[in-house]
Amino acid sequence: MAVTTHSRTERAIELFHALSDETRLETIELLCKGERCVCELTDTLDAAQSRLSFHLRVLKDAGIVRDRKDGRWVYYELDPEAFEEMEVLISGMKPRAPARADKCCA
Amino acid sequence: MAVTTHSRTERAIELFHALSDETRLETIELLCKGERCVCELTDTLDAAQSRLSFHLRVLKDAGIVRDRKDGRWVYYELDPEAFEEMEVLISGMKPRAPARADKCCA
DNA sequence: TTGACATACCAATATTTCTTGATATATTAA
DNA sequence: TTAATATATCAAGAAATATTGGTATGTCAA
Repeated sequence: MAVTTHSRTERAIELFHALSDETRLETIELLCKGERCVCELTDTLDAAQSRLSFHLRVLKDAGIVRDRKDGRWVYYELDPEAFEEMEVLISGMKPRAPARADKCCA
Repeated sequence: MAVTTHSRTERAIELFHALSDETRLETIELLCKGERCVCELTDTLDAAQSRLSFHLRVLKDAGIVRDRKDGRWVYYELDPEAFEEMEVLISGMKPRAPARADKCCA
């Protein structure tokens, strides 16, 4: 487990970047319904194995999914914490107070 | 106003991609406090003008900011709707029900 | 054991995104 | 007018990401 130090911005970049790809979003959509093994994801998404493996790693590095090995299968599932993190990040970005107040350059 | 048709996934990609860059996140952070003109953003972020202009366009195309021209200045502000959209998207991605239920490949 | 399967990872290439340095346009001030 | 300022856009190159095909490793079944 690589413990990397992240600023809040770096963390946001990592999370949102992980969400900005079609294969990864589709993967998340499938995992919404519960744990799935790589083979089922590959089938359902009709993605080459190495390609899916690459995307799963991006999701895993971002902490959006976690995996669990069982015999020859590896199961992936969503990590709810990551979604809470994203919610917090987004609330923090929302415009506060009256839009268009506080002009600059005037 | 280019009316492009987007699937929900395409829209998510557009929004999250817009959020996955340092300059753009910093821009959003500044705009949180209210409307700013490009010149102030360029100064504060210490970014080349054309570079910031590029990023503002990504944000604008994604609907995260809107602009308003006033004399020789252009003011940008956050569009709260986009943040609501993101919140909805993220809630929709959250794992439902018991994780680890509903195994496959078993 | 051996063979087949599930998966990760790697190197090469393709693709996308970002940066930089022009240049173009509109607006205002002198 | 003319010059200066604010901003957008474009083309070229640089950097980051994604895809593909191959190989390596572990596990199970025959």
